[in-house]
Amino acid sequence: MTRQREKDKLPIIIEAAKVIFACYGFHDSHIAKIAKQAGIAEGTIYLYVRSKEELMIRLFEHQVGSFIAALQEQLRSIDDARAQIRCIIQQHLAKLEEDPELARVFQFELRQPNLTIREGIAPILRQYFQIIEHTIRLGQQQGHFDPTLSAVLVRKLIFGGINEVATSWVFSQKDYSLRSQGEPLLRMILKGITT
Amino acid sequence: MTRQREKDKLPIIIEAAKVIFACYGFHDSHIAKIAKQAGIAEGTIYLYVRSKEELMIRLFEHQVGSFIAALQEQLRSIDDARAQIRCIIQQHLAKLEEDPELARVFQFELRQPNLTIREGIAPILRQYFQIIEHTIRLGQQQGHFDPTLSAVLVRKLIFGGINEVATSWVFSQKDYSLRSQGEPLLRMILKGITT
Amino acid sequence: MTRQREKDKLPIIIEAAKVIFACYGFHDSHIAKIAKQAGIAEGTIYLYVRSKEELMIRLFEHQVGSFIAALQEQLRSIDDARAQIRCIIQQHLAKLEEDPELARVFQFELRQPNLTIREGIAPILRQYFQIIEHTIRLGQQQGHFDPTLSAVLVRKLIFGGINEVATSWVFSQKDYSLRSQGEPLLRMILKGITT
Amino acid sequence: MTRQREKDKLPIIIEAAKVIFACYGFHDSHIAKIAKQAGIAEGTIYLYVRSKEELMIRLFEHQVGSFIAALQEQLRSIDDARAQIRCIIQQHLAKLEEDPELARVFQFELRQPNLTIREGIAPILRQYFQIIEHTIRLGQQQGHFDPTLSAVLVRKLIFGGINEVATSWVFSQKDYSLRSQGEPLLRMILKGITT
DNA sequence: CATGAATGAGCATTCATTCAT
DNA sequence: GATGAATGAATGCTCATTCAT
Repeated sequence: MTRQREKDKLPIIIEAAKVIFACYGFHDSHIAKIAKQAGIAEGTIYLYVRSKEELMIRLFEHQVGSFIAALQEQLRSIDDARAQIRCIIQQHLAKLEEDPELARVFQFELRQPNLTIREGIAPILRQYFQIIEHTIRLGQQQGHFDPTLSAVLVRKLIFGGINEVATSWVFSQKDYSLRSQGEPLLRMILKGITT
Repeated sequence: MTRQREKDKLPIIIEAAKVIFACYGFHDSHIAKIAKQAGIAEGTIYLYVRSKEELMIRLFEHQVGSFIAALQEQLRSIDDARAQIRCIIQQHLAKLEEDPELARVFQFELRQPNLTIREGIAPILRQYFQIIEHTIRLGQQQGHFDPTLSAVLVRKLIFGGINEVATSWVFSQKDYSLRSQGEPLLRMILKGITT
Repeated sequence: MTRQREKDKLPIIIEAAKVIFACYGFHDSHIAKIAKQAGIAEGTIYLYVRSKEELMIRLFEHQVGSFIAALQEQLRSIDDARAQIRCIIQQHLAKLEEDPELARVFQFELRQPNLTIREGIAPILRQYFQIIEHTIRLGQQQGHFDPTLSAVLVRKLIFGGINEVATSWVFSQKDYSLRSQGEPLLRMILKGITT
Repeated sequence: MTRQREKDKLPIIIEAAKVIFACYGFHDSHIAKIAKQAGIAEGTIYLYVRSKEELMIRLFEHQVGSFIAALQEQLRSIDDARAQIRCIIQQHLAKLEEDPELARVFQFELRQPNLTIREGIAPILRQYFQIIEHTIRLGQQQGHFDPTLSAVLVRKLIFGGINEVATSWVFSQKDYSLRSQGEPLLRMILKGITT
């Protein structure tokens, strides 16, 4: 019984939550279903998480957190801001296409009326936004992007565009590649913000 | 308590639903609250609407429907597709800024996990999408927009961009004008899709 | 506008109630359905009847009342108590077979847990019971029936028997004649109570 | 408030349901009342039973089921069909007199307009009917009962008679013994069906 | 007399969370 | 730590009845 074992059910729970949230949405995802999916008792979930809301937040933290870490790792080896933008769009779409359940949860619950969830998710999302905005400012410094543009607004266009493309795909028959939308999307955006 | 005989309380109910949905989100908007807001009895709502879900759908139909009608009217007098895009973005943002409660509902519930609502809303949204796509194709015919671009993808960028800008504003302190974001957003988009 | 017209919707209402009660049972027979069946407004029913319960009672009074009146008329011309018993059983079964909707209501609601209905129905039923018991006592005086038998108990056997036969028929496919059960039933009963 | 861990509260729930159903009838027996009577929470009932209807059916199964089992045990040691009929009538009346609450429920709900309940109860009732009919056919084989009589019809007379006697008692002041009605009832019936 | 829109108390059922084991 | 039976507050919807017209 190593100490690490104590907490090793959390990933299982989060994974189960992802599957169930993706399938039913937050409100129709009952703790009983998630517990069953995880192969554990309902009460056990509450040893790792304070509430259903926190479970959703933890899921975001876990998934988006690791995505951001990997993304930053990749961006570090890219100098050109234009290439960085390409990387961001590609990785974002690839991640969702790879994990359609995550995609469903992300597109469904990104804009939660539920304040607790919204506020729990916000910091993670903000982190991602800052990465994008940072890249944009870098591009402006490099002289690639129009320096008069607001980095925040550009980020909104980029994130909004990716998001809409992803949402359409999630609700579609998925008979086309999500990734393949990245390049034409990128072209429009780059052209739109180039000096 | 006063028994009114107006015979059409639907607009009152929809207006009340908008206020309550905006404030609490769909799931925490109880029929009792909506009825109270409308100044009528709970049962009365069910004389006009089959269910809470239908109420949400009716709200969309009503609000987005009239927006679309007015928008189409305006577009008819505009020849240049670029000016049409400007009009769409401006009207969209203006509408939401004018009616912040509608804005909240729209940004909250646009992507519903609830299948009934999602499917009820879909046709109205699709109508709006087609207007945008139609304008894009017009611009391509007019030689203003890159004819190799997919009109659907361009629409996703435009709608996604508007949407993200609006969402940020809804969740913000609203200490800035939403409308004012239209012009710089438009500039990027037009530049991005120009031949 | 003759004075009699004032009350002429009651039979229509009662007839409609019979149809609906037969189809759905008392609790699932909504006033709205009955009103629709009667071709009148819901509120109109309350001009003739104080409550849904009273409607049920009125239905019993009306139907069983006229049945009893006709029965008594016939019994008056029959001297032999055995023939009277035959007449009662035959008429009872014939009435239900003639009017299957009445049969359903009668067999469903005869034993109501609802106190108001039960007490409203009781006097009518008691009247019928007394006719049967009177016939039995007559038969005992005529020397046909065992004088040591309790007339009340014999009535219970007769009414219970008829009732069970009728109930089975109501719940069956009705691919056999209810009336035809009268004669063999009668034979058993008469044999059972003969001196 | 005390959290019990008996793991099988079904008998407690059924017993409580019997009391409440007897007192108020099915429709006016609210789950809250039954839960209170059982000393448990409302939700707990639904851990054992799917719906209020099922609760009624389970009550029948439980009570009539055990009655039938005991009855069959007794009948096995009786050879003469006439004595078997006596046994059936006596046991039936004794059971209801012993447990007046069961008697009320039985007499109230035996003929349910509610289809779900009616169909749920039917198989159990049918089982009882077959026992009676089987005894009648035995008596016909033994030469005691008129072989030209339909066993089904005889059963209807017997069950109908018992039922009416029981119903009267249930609705009466109960100032007389129900059991005591068995012997005179039996005498009439036996006489009525004897060869 | 007739109407039918409006009322609002009423209720079965659900489900996140707890806690004795 | 793990369990899952028990809890009970919470809520959408129904429908008998009323009453302004």
